[in-house]
Amino acid sequence: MITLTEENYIKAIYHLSNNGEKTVNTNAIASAMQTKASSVTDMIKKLSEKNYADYKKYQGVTLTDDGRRVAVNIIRKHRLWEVFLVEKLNFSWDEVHEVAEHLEHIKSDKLIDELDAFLEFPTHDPHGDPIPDKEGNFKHIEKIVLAKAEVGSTYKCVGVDDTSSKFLKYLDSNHIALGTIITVKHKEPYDNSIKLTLENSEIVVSQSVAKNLYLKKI
Amino acid sequence: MITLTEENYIKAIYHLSNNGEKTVNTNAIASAMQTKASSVTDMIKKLSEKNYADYKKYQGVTLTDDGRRVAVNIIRKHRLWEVFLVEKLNFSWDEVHEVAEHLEHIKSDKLIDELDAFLEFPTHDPHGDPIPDKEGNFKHIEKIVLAKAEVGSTYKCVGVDDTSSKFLKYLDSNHIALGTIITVKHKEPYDNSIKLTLENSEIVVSQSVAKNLYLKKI
DNA sequence: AAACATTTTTAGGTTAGTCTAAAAATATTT
DNA sequence: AAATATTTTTAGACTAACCTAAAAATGTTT
Repeated sequence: MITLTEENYIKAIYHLSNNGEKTVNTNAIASAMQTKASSVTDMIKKLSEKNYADYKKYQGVTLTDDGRRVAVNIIRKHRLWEVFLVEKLNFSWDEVHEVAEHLEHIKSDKLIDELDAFLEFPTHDPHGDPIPDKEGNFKHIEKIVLAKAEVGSTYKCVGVDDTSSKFLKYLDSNHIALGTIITVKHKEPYDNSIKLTLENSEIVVSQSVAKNLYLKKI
Repeated sequence: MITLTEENYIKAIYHLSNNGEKTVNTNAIASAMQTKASSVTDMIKKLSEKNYADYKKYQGVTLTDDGRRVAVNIIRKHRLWEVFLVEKLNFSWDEVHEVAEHLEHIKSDKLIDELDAFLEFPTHDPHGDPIPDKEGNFKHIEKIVLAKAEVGSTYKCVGVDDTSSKFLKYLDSNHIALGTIITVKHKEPYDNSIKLTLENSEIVVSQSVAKNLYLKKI
């Protein structure tokens, strides 16, 4: 049996390791989990014993295949619930995260398979992040960050990096949502701000916005 | 803050006290919660300190208004999730309980209000039990138990007492569901079995079935 | 490479919820 | 009402997840 806390640590390690690629150090986990390094040491020892992680003292931690499987399954559940909340229960994309953090821990294969079907097998969540299928495979789409888009080209908005409520509300107020079509008009070298046109408006966004918005060429 | 375990104890006490009417003794809670009497004593002390329960040593426990409010809210969530599982996710009425036991603890007013609206404000769960509204009011329907129904009268099936998988599957296999119309044909004094006609069949049910099926005269 | 800074681990303690075993209170029988 | 049975509580321990403070290992300067 895996506890709720173990699941949350595994998820944190997965994200911090760039989906299981790099080793993660103790302090990084501590700050992600809002806890102390000593607590993290205790937990990674436990995860290691249970074979969810590989760990050598002072050398950081990586997930095992088992650990990665657990992480991907939680992410699948999290993102499916987010779709449900937005599409069926009128949540906005900045409201879903907290509730999905709890729903993701409900353990029932039937529940999640039926939810997946009910939502018609969505491939991406409300922030544009891919939803792994039952086998853990992600549907990857090639996307570029607005900061690196070409002047003169037209793109579709397909995702965000920063999912904070502040940023998402900023996008809402500027009528940018997933699927919005934008054309890059001008890059200002002075402050790296970018001028772009939307369906029927023209706006200028700062560099920090441009670094957090993902696009796909169309 | 209320913990998951506290919520489960409060719910158990609520049910055992006949919706908050009677005082409940320690052993009854212990067996409902599958734990030991000593653990129950610890917990009811805590619930008492937090003002969810009134407790005098050796005299059993009752819920306070606060405690009852908590219990009714959990029951509301439980039953709404049950409706969701059956109506939207193809669960059968004998499969919903376990998953709903977990979903009922998710804390989000918006979630549950929106779910309620999404389901079009159902008044009863898949077993015929009433769903309290936001203010905690139950929609009561007068129902009688099949064992006490009159020979010759026609009824609609509106609920079950026993919600065990075994009983519900028995009903399924005999084509009895909520809403099914039945007519009582004969009561056999020898073993208290009852002969009844359904839409297009005639069956005999035992006393134990007759004591667990609720009807409404039509 | 020695000195200093940082990171990580260990040691020992806390809390929530559980347990067993024994003691105390209440209930039932004779 | 005394004896016995049952129920409930107390006392003392356990585990998971956390903490602080100190020790140990690793990294970075100079």
